[in-house]
Amino acid sequence: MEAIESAASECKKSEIEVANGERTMRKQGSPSLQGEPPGEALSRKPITARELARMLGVSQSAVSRAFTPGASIAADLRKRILKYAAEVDYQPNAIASMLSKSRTNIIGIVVSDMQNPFYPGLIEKLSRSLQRIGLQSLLFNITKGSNLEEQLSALRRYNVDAVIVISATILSGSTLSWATEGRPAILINRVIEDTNLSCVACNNVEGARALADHFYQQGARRVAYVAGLSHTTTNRERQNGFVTRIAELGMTLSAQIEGREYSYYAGRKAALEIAARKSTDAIFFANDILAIGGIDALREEAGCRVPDDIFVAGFDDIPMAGWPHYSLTTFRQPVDEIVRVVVEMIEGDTSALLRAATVIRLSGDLIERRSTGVEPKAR
Amino acid sequence: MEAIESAASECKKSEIEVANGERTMRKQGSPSLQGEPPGEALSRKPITARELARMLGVSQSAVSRAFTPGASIAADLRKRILKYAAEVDYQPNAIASMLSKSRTNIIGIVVSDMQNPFYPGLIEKLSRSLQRIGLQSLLFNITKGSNLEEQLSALRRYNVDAVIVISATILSGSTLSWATEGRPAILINRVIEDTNLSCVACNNVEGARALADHFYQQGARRVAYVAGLSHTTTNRERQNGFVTRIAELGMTLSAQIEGREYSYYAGRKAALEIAARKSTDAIFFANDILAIGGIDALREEAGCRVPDDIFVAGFDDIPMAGWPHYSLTTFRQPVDEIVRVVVEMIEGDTSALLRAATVIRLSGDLIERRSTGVEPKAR
DNA sequence: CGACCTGTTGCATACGGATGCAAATTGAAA
DNA sequence: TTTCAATTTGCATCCGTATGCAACAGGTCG
Repeated sequence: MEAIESAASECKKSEIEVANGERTMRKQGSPSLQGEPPGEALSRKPITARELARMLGVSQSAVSRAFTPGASIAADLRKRILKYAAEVDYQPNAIASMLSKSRTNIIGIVVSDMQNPFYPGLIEKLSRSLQRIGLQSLLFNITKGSNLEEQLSALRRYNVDAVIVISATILSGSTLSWATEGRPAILINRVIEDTNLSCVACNNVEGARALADHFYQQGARRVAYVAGLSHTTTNRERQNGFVTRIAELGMTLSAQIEGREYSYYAGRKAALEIAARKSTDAIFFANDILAIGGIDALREEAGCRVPDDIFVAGFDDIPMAGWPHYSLTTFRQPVDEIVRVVVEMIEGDTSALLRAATVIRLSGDLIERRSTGVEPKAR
Repeated sequence: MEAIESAASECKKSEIEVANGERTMRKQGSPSLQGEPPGEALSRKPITARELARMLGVSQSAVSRAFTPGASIAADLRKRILKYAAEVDYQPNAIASMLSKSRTNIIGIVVSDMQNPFYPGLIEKLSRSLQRIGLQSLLFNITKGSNLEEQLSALRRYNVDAVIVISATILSGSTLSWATEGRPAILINRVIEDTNLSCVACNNVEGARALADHFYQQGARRVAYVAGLSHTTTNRERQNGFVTRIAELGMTLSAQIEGREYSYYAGRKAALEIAARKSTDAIFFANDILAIGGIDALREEAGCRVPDDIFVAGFDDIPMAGWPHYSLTTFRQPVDEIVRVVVEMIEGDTSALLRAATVIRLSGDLIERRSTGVEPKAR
């Protein structure tokens, strides 16, 4: 439990007040450091395995083995070492361990867009799952436009054990291959042909078809598609799946808006274009953020009622899609499943990932909500 | 430019189809690897400085120096080494470098909540700024509840150069001190007394007061406060600043809702409680997500018009606050400035951070929008 | 009682670069 | 031409842990 700080307490530290670029600085002296529990020297440098070993009169190897599960060491010796290690607060230096084992326990996570709420959620779950099995996440936030190879060069030098790419956009296959050279790599929600990269993705075609079916069942006949980033695989699959299915059902594709980005404002803009033509019963947006922008624009600018005048559906099922105000029908990506599969792939024989690039498709769920005229069961 | 994949292409890879837990697997053989440009052996292990040196007939030290800015080495030798290194695709092994320099160039970023859109934005900017100066971000996504020390033990073993804590909640000062032991640590938007931790925060009191003033100017006299997590410093400061200022202005505090979380639904709930009493002109929510939930609930459940019947303001200025549908008056946190200051602190003499825990307060800006009856200039 | 096997332990070295120090080279000053 | 300083370069060693190998201990079996 965290201590509740007194609400009335004034800030006692001297502060650096900054206002509009001007700043006045004052610093406070360092608070006294309390000594280590076992009266050890309060040097800032952590203790090493050798020192620990010498103190105990054993070899450094023994210490190493004590911390290595399955190593050849007597149970009582191990216990003695671990106990003493805990007392003097010794922990094996991960860096040194990486060097000798040539395994870092670090997974590189390449991201390019944290604005779409779908990604932070995914990253959060992913990094937590990885942590749970002792892997850390090194974040590579790449910026569109500037030199990608330069941005990813660190990815190579840091010897990450594997790379997970969450960026739906950017990054050509060749750049990625270069960056991950010799390392297992997994793309999430992105499929690249002709590389030795594995992919885990939602079955976008299935989802798009399910939404087309749903529109049909709800009575829509003239439907529109609003693209995200046109050339991304996710967009293409959703688009193809949707367009194909509505053709099968004999529905009319009343409009199809090309997209330059997955964003709220792009959704608004597309929705207004479609509404202006007054020939559409239902719009399928390539993802939820677009759809949410679309709903707002339809209701507030186009004067349409959703769902009374027009249906709207998205894709992903981000938290906002469930908000009562939007209550957006969407196709839920199986985030937990995606995370599970990715972690399994990494946990398993990683070298196998290199030998055979695997593509895994996961099924999602159609989530019916008010934006297509369905009264949802719960929030 | 990225190649545009043909929209009609079928997925040619064999796939692992997964539906509802059942899966069928087939793998494809690995694509042929093209050899390295300079005809080097296509072994997966990267070349080392020693090998490179031997090939060039120089010492390993020379190679190391060629890659070390400011090292004592002749310009032409350096050029020759770098040129050849580029040819054989040599890059210094970061792990080995860490071990000998005892500097990792890795910054630990501790987060606990990526749901609030404010944080992903901050993390994104932060990690990009760090990358720009050659620092990588190791993400520690801590989970409420479970053993924090265990979750943060990696933070110690990985010898990160510094720690940035973005979690507004969780984490007692003592746990943090333990985790960052001997390392510079910077808290963002959180002030902890009596530790050697530095803090960079928005001037919450100033912001809350500004919003109180704004309410007053707009004609509100009976105002309410909706707390986020009650015991967090951000909440306390905003609450105190606001309550104090409205007292100074002679306004009435018509309601004050305690909070258990910073979330959309908490905002809805609080708004409904306040609306039920029908005695409030304006509500200040501890952050934007709460406020946005509040607006939705007021409009859709309580039947109030915002801003006609009641004003609403938030804090942070997340992207959604600017959306036309919400057009939320809020106090913008100086994110860029925060990032700049944090990076400067880390870039500068980091050991100074340890000696003197510094607190920096940055000013934000009042953003007036329609939720308090102001017509904003632009989107 | 000796050969043998299993289970422990320590020794020595590897992992890949960084760096203090001394040797070597160059240039300049005397 | 000689001497001294400045600049380069290489050698050796260190960073802290992991691990192959040999040595050794204790116990079993014949």
